[in-house]
Amino acid sequence: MTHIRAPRGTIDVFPEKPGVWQRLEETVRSVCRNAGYTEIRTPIFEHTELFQRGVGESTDIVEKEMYTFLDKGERSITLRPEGTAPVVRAYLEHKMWALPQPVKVYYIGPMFRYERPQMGRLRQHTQFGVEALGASSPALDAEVISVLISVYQRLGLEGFVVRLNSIGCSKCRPRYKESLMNLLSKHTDELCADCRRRLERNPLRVLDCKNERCAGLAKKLPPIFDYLCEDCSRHFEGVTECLTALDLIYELDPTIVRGLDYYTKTVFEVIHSGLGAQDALGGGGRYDGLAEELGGSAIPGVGFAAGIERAVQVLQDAEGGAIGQEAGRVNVFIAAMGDEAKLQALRLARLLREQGTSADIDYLDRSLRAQMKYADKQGVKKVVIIGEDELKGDYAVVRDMATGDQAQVQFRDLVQVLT
RNA sequence: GUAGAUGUAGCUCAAUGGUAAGAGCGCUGGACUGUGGCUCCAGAGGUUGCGGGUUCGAGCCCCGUCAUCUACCCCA
Repeated sequence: MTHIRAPRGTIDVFPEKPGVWQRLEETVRSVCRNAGYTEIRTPIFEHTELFQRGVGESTDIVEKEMYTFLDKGERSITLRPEGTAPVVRAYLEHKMWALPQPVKVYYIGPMFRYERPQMGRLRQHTQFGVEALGASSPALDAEVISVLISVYQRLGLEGFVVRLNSIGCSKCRPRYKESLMNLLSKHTDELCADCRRRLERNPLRVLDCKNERCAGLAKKLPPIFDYLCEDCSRHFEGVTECLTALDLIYELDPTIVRGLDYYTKTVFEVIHSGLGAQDALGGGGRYDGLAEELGGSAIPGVGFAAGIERAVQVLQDAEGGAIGQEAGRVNVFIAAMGDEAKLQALRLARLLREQGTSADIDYLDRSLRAQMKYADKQGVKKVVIIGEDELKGDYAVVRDMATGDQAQVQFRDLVQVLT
């Protein structure tokens, strides 16, 4: 019999790590709550069509990375590869336009993409994100960015960089694309094979190609700022104005274009050099056309998604893994010798737990010495010792593990002394 | 989908094609009959990822496969 292992590209998060995960999740919840975002939980699977229409038929995600299957009712179902389309679907489905606008929500949960695993890339990974729907103010774009930054700042994370760009809207982007195509088609022989393909489908992607010659060529291309329409241009200025007012530092980066079709106007990424080739901690932008694409009316929206595993990695690297330990699993260990004393220990443990003190006992019939050793390794603060003498005298010995001080305590006073 | 590297004990790693695959850490027990940390001793723990092949003989060489890591691609 061969062992069953976790599927490729998945991980177990166990003993050392949950502490970091919990801290991260609590920070996300707290920061979001303070900014007026409430939690939304959407299904982990959706109709495949949601992502085909929302994320875009020609994107890599939809084209080759989705976990799609037919359920027993012959419906095409897909494990969600991202969080924005489901949230917009929920907004439309529950007619949240009838609520006071904007509707601001956050989520934390697993996403699935069938990719080759590598550093910072899994087939199941966890994202936290926010979506703010129903307002097109540039101040909201800035708020979303500031929420993401606040999460990292509250965690004490350093060394991340915010990159910002605008990719225009359905009015002005086509003009830019067209001129890129015109300019680049004169140099097709200098482009890499991938970019030659991109030229037809989405010339914007040539801008963020890592190939040296392509990148060199991309530098000579006019920035999109020259092509933005009046509306997009003003919006972008508004965003930068707000970010400056918030004292947030960012870099303008015309090469960030994002790989999902729904983005309009503002796009941004937060990157960190400690992550390897997949250097984005998180990213997002505005998606004013998405609701319409999903059959709703024109509802503007802006949001981000960020990777929990990547943040955990950076945090652990920075803090040497020390934060991983959940300090002292329990406060009190009850060491007992003899059957009668073990029953007493069992009762006492339950009593302490009910009073809010964590407590544990031995389940391996170990010697007192071994029980002490175990208690020490668990990092408990106090050990209660119960043996025949104690039972006779109706007391227990309480030992302080840090100082080594011991005292006899009457059974009826035990709970009070230990809580 | 492509490329390179790597798979030996729970972990980190040894072992020229040649005996019965070892060490450190960790785990369990003992020295210390009812008291942790230090020290010493002992024990448990392996289908050398899996399947073929070459060879008198394979952990080591060859082929395949699976997995991990890294990179391309793309993204969180």
